[in-house]
Amino acid sequence: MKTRFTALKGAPDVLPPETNLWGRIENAACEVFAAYGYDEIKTSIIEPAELFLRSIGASSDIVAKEMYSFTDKGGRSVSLRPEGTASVVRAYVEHNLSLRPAPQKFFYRGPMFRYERPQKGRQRQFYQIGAECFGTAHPGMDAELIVMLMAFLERAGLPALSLELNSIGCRNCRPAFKQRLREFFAPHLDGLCPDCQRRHEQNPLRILDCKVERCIAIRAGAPLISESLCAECREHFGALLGLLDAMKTPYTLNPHMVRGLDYYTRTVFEVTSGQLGAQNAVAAGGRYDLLVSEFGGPETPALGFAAGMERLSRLLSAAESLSMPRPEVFIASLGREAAAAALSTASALRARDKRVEVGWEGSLKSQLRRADKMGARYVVIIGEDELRSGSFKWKNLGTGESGETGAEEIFNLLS
RNA sequence: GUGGGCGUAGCUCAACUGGCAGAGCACUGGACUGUGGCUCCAGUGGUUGUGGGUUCGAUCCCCAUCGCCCACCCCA
Repeated sequence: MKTRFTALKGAPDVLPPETNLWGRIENAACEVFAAYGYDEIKTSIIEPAELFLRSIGASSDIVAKEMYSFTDKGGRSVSLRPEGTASVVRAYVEHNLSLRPAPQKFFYRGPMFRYERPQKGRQRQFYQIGAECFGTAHPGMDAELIVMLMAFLERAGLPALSLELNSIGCRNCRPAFKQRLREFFAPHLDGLCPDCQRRHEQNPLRILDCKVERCIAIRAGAPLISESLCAECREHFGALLGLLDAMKTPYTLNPHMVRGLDYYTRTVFEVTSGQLGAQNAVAAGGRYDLLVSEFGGPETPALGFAAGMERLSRLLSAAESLSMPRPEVFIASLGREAAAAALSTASALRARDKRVEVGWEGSLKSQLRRADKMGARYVVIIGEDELRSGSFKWKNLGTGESGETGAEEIFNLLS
């Protein structure tokens, strides 16, 4: 009995030509990141479950209900990574990278896993490309990271996305703000949605983020974090805004943005597009000054972001229609004798990075038809006549122009 | 996890009130012995997502299940 397998729910294959688009996006990222001094770090996609629990936060939705966790054969509780930052921080601490000159800057790319119900722009296995920077608390680094992100998006072909910013304070000022929020919402508890009633205890900041209408109405008069920041946080955020202004990087302040991961401090930001449906975030990140020490490293301020490959790809493929790369030359070979000549001719062209296809079988007509369907620029015909004379017939499929060429001069076609 | 929509050929979709599963595109070949596109012809392709039920008979009605899509939630 034949069994037909299909990919797991929420783990779709990515096929050409879309994979070529992904390659372009990644190349844009690598180029831009390199100019900013970021080098690639590759970490395992499987980690101790505890790592994510301690960084993202046990009460976060990601950890509470979306992790792919299991016990391995050694009895260890492990998880597929739901995001990239925790692993990079782990590696930074594990390899004592704080002993290298600061700042240390890394980027990463690869699959992440969250057990969610798939929808437009949201999969269970999804790919992120992200960057992390360790070792400076200066707002200049916040600005640099954001400017780098925008430069990457622009080089990838995605200008004009909107950038939203906020500061959510630090361990000095946030607890007091949380308390003020609790006090503000306490009299309105009954009016809040069930989720927000739960958030009121666990993380009242998230009420600010809620999209339920009556919660939005209730929070209208809620205290703003921007008015509760300590002097240091206020100064940090102000300096960042000044730098972005100086760079003419447009942004919108969003005092209600809080982010879903517990480890953020001070700066948080999000890049969104209106064309993505409900899942509109293209990239997001922020500062996490406490996480390195939380993981047993020295107190090390740090920050980073991650961008979603599927969402970037979706935006780009909406803007341009994708097509398969076209061969420059299609070599039609006729008969057994021609195969060797076809292969060596193709190899010579390929050695010069020309994309070449060999039509190994079928009538000349069917090979020409295939060449045409692939969009080949030239067809070169190698059959008995050509083998005898040592001169290959060629044809330009766009113009219809044709001629003959010796095997050695074939490169002249492609100038 | 919750709600709604949808599952028929590789793709887009037909099939009357329950009565022989079809078309276009794509693919392969031919018309045209070794010259593509256009045209014409032919061929390949299906356990109608799966399993049950009702019925003389189910793509159609019922139940279950799986999958996809969209939204909630959450987030990249």
